[in-house]
Amino acid sequence: MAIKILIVDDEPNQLELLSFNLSKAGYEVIRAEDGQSALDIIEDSHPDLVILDWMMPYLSGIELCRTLRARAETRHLPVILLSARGDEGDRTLGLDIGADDYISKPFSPRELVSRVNALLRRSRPALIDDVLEFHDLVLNQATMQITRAGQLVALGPKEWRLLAILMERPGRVLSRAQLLDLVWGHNVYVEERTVDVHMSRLRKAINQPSKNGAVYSDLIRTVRGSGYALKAPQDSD
Amino acid sequence: MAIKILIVDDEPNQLELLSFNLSKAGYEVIRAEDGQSALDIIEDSHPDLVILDWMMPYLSGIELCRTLRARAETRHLPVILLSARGDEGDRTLGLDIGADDYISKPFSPRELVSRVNALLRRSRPALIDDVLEFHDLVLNQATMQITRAGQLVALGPKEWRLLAILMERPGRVLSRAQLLDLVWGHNVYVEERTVDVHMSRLRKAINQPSKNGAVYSDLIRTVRGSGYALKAPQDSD
DNA sequence: TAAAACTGTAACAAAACTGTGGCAATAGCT
DNA sequence: AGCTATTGCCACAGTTTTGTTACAGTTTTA
Repeated sequence: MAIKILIVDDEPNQLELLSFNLSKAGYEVIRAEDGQSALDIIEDSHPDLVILDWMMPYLSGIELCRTLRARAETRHLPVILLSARGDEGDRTLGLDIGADDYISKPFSPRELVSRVNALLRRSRPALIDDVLEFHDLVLNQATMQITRAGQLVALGPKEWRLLAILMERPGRVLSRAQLLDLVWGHNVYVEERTVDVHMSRLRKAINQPSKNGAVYSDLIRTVRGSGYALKAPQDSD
Repeated sequence: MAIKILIVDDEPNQLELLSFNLSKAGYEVIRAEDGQSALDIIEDSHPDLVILDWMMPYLSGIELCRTLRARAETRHLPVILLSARGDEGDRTLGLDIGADDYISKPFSPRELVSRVNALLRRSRPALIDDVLEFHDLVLNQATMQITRAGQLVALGPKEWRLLAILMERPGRVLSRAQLLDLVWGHNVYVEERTVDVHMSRLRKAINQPSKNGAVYSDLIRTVRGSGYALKAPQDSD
């Protein structure tokens, strides 16, 4: 699945320029010409990153950014602000408002792509990196293999995704509803309890990788009343 | 616990300037004058973020950055590169190598601090976002964990919400009716006295976090005839 | 000073929540 | 088609959490 980037800019030329460069870098580009339609698009297309022009009619980049940060579902959506001037006041304002990065026009295509890559690597490592690591767990997306302490672990597709999603956000608690959304997809109806069942299967799989009698600690934390998470390093049992 | 930032620069003036500004912004600053000692320091001080000068004798910023990225323990350590020139080639090279951000000299103190904040926000959301603090209590909404003086505290869902709501309004007195509304929801009927019981459970949980025999002071204030609040900092018992 | 009003908390039963074996339906592969 | 792995759901058991009540200790009021 290609990485989706939403570009929001009211100026067609600019939109075209950005779009061209990002497509060339292998990203799937979605466009919006104003803040309001950007919100709609975000809601149903779930882009992985948003590039926002600072100045826009109706809903400015800043306001849109604020709006995104205020909503729980988009609070962690990576945002890059674009500005005409390299004005330093603007820049710090943008970052302080919650944008993750800031690029001033004119920008070089290479810088654009580099910044997008850097931001994605940090916020959604699974999208850029081939391997995710957590404790002695290594998930390799290129070879689709998972090892625990070097031992290969076999997982079904759903458990794989479940684990990948948890490893992308180590320690963060995800509700059953969020997991359903992330693992199963937005418009699929399955019981929330089904998440429990898969979590149980996942646990069984990664906690006794086989062969040597070694027993592994449970890396998954159940948060009663809320959901599941990976155990943060300092967690005991 | 303060956020630790390691600054690596071979030029004393520069080091001083950075150090001054970051300290003023409330960060704990550690310094290193060359790449090699930076590695040692990282190993035993575990800084939360590193600011690297591009040009340095022995082990350059780039090489150090590469080294950090190659090691599993430091792979995700946030790194900001500092460069004398605003050369765009440098910039993209830096980002592609795995630095998370790039600042060119001369920089303004505000920009420096904004970028540090932004990077911390996106790399360790727990440190900036989603965290409520009060005295030595830290409530992390992302991982749903609470610590008192660093010790993990276990709470049931109701106690969790109760504490979160109090911590959102430190010192403010909330009536039982208000608490019922905020914690239980608008149209639920439970006895007001039930709040007392949960408050008692909450107190028990956070006032003796266990393990070491340390006894903690009661952070909750009962306001006779009115309700409950967190103790304002200067409150005695 | 006694009565009334409040609050703290142990105890307990009910309710809510989670873990998991088992099963039938599906999907995937040969 | 035949066979196996995966999936989703249910049901039951084991835990944890929750809401009340009762009673004891304090503070305020009359």
